Amino acid sequence: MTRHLVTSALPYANGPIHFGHLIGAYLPADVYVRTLRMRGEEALFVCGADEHGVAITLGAEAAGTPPGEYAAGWRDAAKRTFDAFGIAFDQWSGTSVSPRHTEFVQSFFRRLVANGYFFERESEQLYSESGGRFLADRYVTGRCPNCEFEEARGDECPRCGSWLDALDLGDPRSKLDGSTLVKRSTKHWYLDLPKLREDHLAKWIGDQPWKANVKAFLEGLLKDVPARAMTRDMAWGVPLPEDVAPDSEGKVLYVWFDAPIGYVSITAEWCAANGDPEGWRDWWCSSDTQLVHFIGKDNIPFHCLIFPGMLWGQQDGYVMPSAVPAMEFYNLEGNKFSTSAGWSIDLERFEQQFDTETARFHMLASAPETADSDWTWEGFQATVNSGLADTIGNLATRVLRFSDKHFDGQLPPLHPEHEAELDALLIGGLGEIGDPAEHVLNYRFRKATEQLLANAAVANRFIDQTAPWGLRKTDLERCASVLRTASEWIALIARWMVPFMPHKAQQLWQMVGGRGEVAAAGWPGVPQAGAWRCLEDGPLGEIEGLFPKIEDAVIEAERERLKTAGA
RNA sequence: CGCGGGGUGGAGCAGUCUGGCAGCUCGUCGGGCUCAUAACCCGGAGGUCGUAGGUUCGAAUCCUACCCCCGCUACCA
Repeated sequence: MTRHLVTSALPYANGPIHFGHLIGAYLPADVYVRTLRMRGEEALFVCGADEHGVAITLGAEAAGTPPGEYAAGWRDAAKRTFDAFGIAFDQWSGTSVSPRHTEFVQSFFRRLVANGYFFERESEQLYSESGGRFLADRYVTGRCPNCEFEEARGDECPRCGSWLDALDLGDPRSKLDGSTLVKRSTKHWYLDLPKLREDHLAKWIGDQPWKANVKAFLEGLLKDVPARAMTRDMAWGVPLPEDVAPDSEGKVLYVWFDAPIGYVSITAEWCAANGDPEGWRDWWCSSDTQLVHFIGKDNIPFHCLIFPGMLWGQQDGYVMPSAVPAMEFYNLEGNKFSTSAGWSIDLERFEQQFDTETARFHMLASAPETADSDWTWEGFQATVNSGLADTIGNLATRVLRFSDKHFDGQLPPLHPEHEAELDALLIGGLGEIGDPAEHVLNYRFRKATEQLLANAAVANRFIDQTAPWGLRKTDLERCASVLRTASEWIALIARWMVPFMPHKAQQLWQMVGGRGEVAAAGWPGVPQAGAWRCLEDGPLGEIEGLFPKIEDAVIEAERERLKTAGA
């Protein structure tokens, strides 16, 4: 029996979460997991903050707090945002606090060493005596050896465009404090990617059913992939295990090595919390597992090349990812999200003023699936007003208020002689009805939202054609059958809505008189005539506008705010 | 010759891999309905698919050249 292990890219604990992150790796995963569960499949959804690395250390220093506390602050902030947007991880943690993380990371390292996929090498690197540490290329500046430009970066010269090695820079200086850097020799452990490529990765990537451009990109990368140093000289991180790496005092594993292993340690954390400390193996080392990593496109090399290499190199039965859905970038009104430049949306304010579930729906409807796309305030307004309020919200009120008024607040009864005819009209006679889940499972979230709305639009046509307001005066029984049928369809819509807008779905379910949790009603798929109704007779719930419209003035104010802040 | 993504009715996009009447949502115009969140339903207008050339019976789709826009530097997928 297939089990689904779903991960979202671990957000780096060095800043706030914005819409770009949400639609990039978290919302799609959440919708995917909720869809699987509605269909009765087993799924586990894990995530946590990525908390090691130089940037965290520097951020912590600037903030004057220990790195652990600094990371915890961002970890909690991220979790608040995820909670507000209904991203329901089964387990949320962080790489500096997950109980067995160090153990797992060291174990991965050990096995890779034992299997011959790591080698040691001494090399010179730039050392900051004032800071007491080696500096990564991005923190180094100096004179370009080609064009003499004084402000060349550690990896590239912005003036002449040539690619550089930081060690070739003249007068290398620290970007952090401007001090002069010296060359110092240090030993590092390199992950032997060329060997992994020969032994398995080249063939594996060739066999994947990924998009052509992704494969072309990876094959290009793989062609001359170098061995990569997976260790760093610093104190914050997972230390190398002394038993296989003697003399590694003061060295930790590179954050990019330790982060993806967080998926494993966080899985173990969940298993332990559920009374089965060794249960992680059933998830990670079983051929029944479908491992899916949701990520942003910038993460492709790590999730499609390096981490699979690490997994396979364990030679311990680990599964390989079966899919790596990668979103492109999501911008804000045409420009990158930028907190420092004020080009952003304050999420706390957003949560107070708007509905986070309609925001989920809009992000999914405009998701950067095939190309970069944008959050635009006008687009959000159109989705809410024209898509959700007019199509679904209004459908509910027009049907339910009618029943409420003329059938005493009860769900009107279906008269059996009308069933076949009404089903024939509703299902297939008024437009294509599709299963949104089919698109979700193919990672086509835009299509899924379109299909949901299209399924709802069918009911509006149904009401129009059957005109219950006329039947009320001429044929009350048929009028009841029509309203009951439309109500049943609304219940169906509520069930289809669950993965996208769980609370709104529950609200709609209760409005139409559904009992208990809508999620428990299961996934309806495509309804079949005569076998799709699910409501019991009884009273309707309280009828209210499910999706309040967003006024032009509100949208204008948001755009104005953005303009002012961004200026 | 740095790399990558993109240019399809007013707006936003799908379609390009695998050539075959140019499609969707919004907006707009006209009609219908009156149950409903001034909502719903039906119909219409609007595109030389960035430009030029080529292959082909046939090109948005394949080939060649060129033009334009956006990322690749920053707390930032």
